[in-house]
Amino acid sequence: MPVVGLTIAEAAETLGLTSDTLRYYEKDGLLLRPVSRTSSGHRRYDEDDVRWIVLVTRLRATGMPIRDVRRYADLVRAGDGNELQRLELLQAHREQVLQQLAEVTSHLGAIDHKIGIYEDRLRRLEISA
Amino acid sequence: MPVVGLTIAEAAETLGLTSDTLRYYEKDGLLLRPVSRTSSGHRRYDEDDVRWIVLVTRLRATGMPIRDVRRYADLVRAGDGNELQRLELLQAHREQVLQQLAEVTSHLGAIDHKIGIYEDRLRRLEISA
DNA sequence: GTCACCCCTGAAGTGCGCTCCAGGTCAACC
DNA sequence: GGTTGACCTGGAGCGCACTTCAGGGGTGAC
Repeated sequence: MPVVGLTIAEAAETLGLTSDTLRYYEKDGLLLRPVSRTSSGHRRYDEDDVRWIVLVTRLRATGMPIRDVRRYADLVRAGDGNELQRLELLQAHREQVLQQLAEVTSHLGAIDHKIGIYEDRLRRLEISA
Repeated sequence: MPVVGLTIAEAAETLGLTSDTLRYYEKDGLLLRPVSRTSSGHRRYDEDDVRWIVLVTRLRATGMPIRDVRRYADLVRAGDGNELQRLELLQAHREQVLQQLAEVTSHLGAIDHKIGIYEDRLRRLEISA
């Protein structure tokens, strides 16, 4: 029996997640298929598993809700023929992310301005001290 | 008795929040002082209140946790003498936001790449159809 | 063979940030 | 003076995304 793939702890380490999160994602339908198991029932993550979960973490890290990641996984799992739906889902997400980036950037500008004011005030206090 | 300031509903409308959220922020110590009241106990938001809450929404919209907003409000409420602490809090937040922006942007790049692949695939299907 | 360690499951718990609810007050309008 | 509607309070409830727990294997090192 060849040793193939990563244990859950190794996969978690590789992906920057916890083992608990990996089990949770699997149970919640975010993976394309159940992760394969050793004879004793322990999970083994192969390259495809890891590649897919990297995508999942990217979607999550850009703010896609779990339920949308699951919808995307459902589409991919369904196989060929729904590429347009997948594309639309990703494009909609992209628009959301861009809007979010613009909003955060603009708010950050205002906060930066406030930081500048404090810096000035403190510089002046320093000089007059 | 002059009519001064906005009702909670008006303030909520102006700020893009709900009345419930405004009450919650006040109860949770995010405001600099209790909002003033009419003789019948209804809140009235003046310009200073609104200005402060705009800042709160900016901090929140850039991902600052409620508890940190409260810490910042505590510092401002304490008055002069802690400008350095306020500055440090804002600067730390700024760094977090920049890091977050960079991370999201990078993940978005990978997602864009995937979108490009689907677009190509669909274009080819269209042509061959 | 026993100890330590990693893994398994289903289910309950947690932290965050609101959001909703019940029951009540008040002012204005018909 | 009755009804409407905006507001009040304390407290419960909710959705999300995990995280922890209880109870139970399997396996390799000594």
